[in-house]
Amino acid sequence: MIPNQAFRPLPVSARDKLLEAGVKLVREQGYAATSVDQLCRAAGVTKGAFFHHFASKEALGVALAGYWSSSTGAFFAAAPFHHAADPVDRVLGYIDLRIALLAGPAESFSCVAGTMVQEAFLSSDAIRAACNDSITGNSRALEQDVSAALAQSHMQGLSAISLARHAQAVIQGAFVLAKAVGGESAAGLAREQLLHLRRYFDLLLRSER
Amino acid sequence: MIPNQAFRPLPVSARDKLLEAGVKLVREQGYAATSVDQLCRAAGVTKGAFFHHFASKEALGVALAGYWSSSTGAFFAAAPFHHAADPVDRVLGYIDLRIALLAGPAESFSCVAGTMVQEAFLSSDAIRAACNDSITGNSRALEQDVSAALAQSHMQGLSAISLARHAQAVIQGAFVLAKAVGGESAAGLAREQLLHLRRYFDLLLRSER
DNA sequence: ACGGACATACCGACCAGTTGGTATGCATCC
DNA sequence: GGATGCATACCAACTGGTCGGTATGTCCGT
Repeated sequence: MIPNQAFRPLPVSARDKLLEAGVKLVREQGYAATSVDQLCRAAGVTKGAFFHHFASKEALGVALAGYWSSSTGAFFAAAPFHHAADPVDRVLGYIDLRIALLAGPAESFSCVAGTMVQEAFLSSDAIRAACNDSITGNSRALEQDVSAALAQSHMQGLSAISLARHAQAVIQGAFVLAKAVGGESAAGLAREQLLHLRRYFDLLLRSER
Repeated sequence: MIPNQAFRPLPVSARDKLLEAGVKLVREQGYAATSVDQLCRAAGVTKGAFFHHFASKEALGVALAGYWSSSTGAFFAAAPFHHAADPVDRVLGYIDLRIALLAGPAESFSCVAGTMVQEAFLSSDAIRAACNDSITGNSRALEQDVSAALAQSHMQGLSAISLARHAQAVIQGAFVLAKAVGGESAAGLAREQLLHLRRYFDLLLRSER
C-alpha cells in the first residue's frame, strides 16, 4: 500500500484517506468504538464516499488490516538490519529496530491488527483472518533469519516459527501493558519488555558457539 | 467477590449477574461492542436494575475490572504452587498453572482487563486505571517469588518487578495471538508462548547455581 | 453519453441514559 | 404489635441522539 509514485501526484483518494483515518482512530479507540461517521469526519470525506469504496464497516476493517500489513511490511523489509552477515545479528537487529520505534504515547506505536483482532475475533471471521495474516506475516518474515541463527547454535528442539511467533507475542503483550500504564511511562515499559525478548533470543542463539 | 456464604442462599443479586454477564460478553466481543441492553438480557435483569447499581456503562467497566481482579486474584492466591520450598519452583509453578488453564476457545481463557484496556485506555482513564491495577496486581503477586529466586541465582542487573511484568506481557500477548488464529489451535498457540516464557525464566533463574 | 468518484438526504434500528413507579424489608415510635 | 417512615432493589416505558446502511443525484474525465 502507499506505493512509491515519484513525480506523480499522490493519489490521496477518499479510500486512502479513510484507511489512514482508520489507522489513527482504531489505534486510539478500537474498532467497535470507531463509527463510520467518525471515520468520514476524520478523513474529510462524506458517507457516500465511504460506502462507495467499502461495502460495509466490516469490509473497511478487513481492508484496514491489509493496508496495515502492507505498509508496515514494506517498512521492515526496507530496514538496514537485513544486511548483517550473521543471522543472529539480523534477528537481534529486528528487535532493536522495534525497540527504537517505541516512543511517545501508546496509540502512536501500537498495532492496528492486534487491537482489532481482540474485539472482532468472534464477531467477524473476515477481520480475524485478515488480522491473523498481518501478525503471522510478521512472524514469517522473521522466521528465515531465526532459522539460520538456530542452525548455528547448539540449541535443540526449538522451532524457528515458534520463536518468531514469540517475538510477535511479546510485542503484542508489550502494547497491552503500555496502554494499561498509560502516559509517559508507556513507551519505557514496552521497551523494557522487548529487552527481555532480546535477552531471551540472545541466550538461545548465542549459546555454546 | 462472591463471598462464601454457606447455608445461606447465594445473593445472585442483579449486580452480580451483570458482572458475570460482563465477563462473558467482554471476553467475546470487547467492551465497546457490548451494549447495556445486551448485558441486561444476558444477566436476565432490566435496564432499570443496571442503572440502579451502576451510574453508567463506564462505571460497570470499572467495577468489572475490579471484579475480575478479585476473583482471579483469589484463585491464584489459593493455588498449591505457593507451598514449594524453592522460590524458582514457585515461579515456574505459577507459569505451569497458567499453561494448564489454557484450553478451549480463546474467549474462555482470555483476560477481561487486557481486552478492556486495549479499547478504553484513551477514552476512559477510570477504566484504564482499573485494568492497570488488575494487571499490575498480578505482577506484584509474582514479584516476591521472582525476587527470592533472583537472589539465589548469579544473575545481575535484573529487576524482579520487571521480570514479573514480563510474565504478564507474554500472557497478554499469547491471548492476542490465540484470538488471531482462532478455533482449535488457539489454546495450543498460547501454550507454546508460555513455554517460551518458562524457558526464559528457567535460563535466568537456574543459571550458574 | 457513460462510468467511476464522490455528495446529500434520509431510514429504521439501536444506543446510553431517564422517568415514574412498585415491592419489600427494616427500623422506630406509640 | 401495628402503623409510620424510609431506604434498597428492581421494573416497564420512554427519550434524544447516534448507529450502519441506502437511495438518489451530481460532477467530471474520457
